Amino acid sequence: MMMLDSVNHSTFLQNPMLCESLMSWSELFGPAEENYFPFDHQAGCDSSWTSTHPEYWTRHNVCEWLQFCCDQYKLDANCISFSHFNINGQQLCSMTQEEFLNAAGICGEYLYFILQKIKTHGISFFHDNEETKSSDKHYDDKACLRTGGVKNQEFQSHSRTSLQSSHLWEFVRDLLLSPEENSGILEWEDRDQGIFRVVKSDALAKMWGQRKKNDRMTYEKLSRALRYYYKTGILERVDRRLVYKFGKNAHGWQDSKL
DNA sequence: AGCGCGTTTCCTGGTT
DNA sequence: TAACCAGGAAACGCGC
Repeated sequence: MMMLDSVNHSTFLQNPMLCESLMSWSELFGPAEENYFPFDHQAGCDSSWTSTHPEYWTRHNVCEWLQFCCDQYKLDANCISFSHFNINGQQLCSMTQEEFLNAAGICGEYLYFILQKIKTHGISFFHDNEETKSSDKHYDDKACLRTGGVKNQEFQSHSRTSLQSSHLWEFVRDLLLSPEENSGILEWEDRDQGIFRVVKSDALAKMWGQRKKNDRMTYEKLSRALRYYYKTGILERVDRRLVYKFGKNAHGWQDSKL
C-alpha cells in the first residue's frame, strides 16, 4: 500500500497513475469500498489544489487537499468518511459546517475551518505565523490553525516537498514518472516490466543527496542502498549496468491505468 | 532507553 | 583506468 506522503508536487499528480496511488492511500484508512475515490481522468490533468481556488478544484484536488490536511494536521483519517468527499470543489464549497461534521466528525470541524480560510484568504492563510517545527506537529496544530496557521514556507514545503517520497525507491519511481523533474536522469527501458535505466548517475545521486540534505551522496552509495532492495523484492536484479527493475513489492510504477 | 528500519558510509573484490 | 556491481559490516538518524 502506498503512503500518500510519497506523492509529491502537482506535476507528479498530473500523472493519472499516481492519482491512483492517492486512492490507494485513502484505502489505508478504512474499507476500500467506502473510501475509494473513483478515478477521475479529468483530474489527471489538473493543476495543484494549492494554486487553484477551492471552487475550481476537481475531485482529485479535493482528494489532495484532504490528504494534505490529514498529513499536516494529523487528523484522524478514521473519522473521515472519504466517500463524502468524493466530490468536486464546487460541491465541497457548498457543504455546510454541519455536513462537514457529518462527513468527518470532529475532523470535519477543522476541515471546514481550513477550507473557509483558504476560500477567503487563499494560501496566504498560512502566512505570517510563528515558527512551527514540523517535527512538533500534531493534532494540537488546530490551535495553530486558529491563530493563523503555519508559515508560508512550510505550507509550500508541505504542498510540494514533504509529500515527497521518503524512501529511495519511491523517489526513484516518482522521478521516473515525472518527466518535468526527471530531465533525462532516469529512463524507462521496459515500462511494462518496470525496467529502467539510470542515465545520469551523478545527477541522480546529487538529487537524492539534495532530498536528504546530504551533499556527500554519491551514486556508489546510492546504488548500495538500491541493492538492499533486492532482498525485499522492491527491486529485482537486472544483469546490465545501471539497469534496475521494480520487484513485486514495489507499487505505483505501473502505467497500465493510462 | 532500546529497538528496528532504511539507509549511509566504507570496504574488498570482481566485472565491463 | 574509470565506472560500475555485489554484498558484508558497522554506523547513523529517526520513529515508535
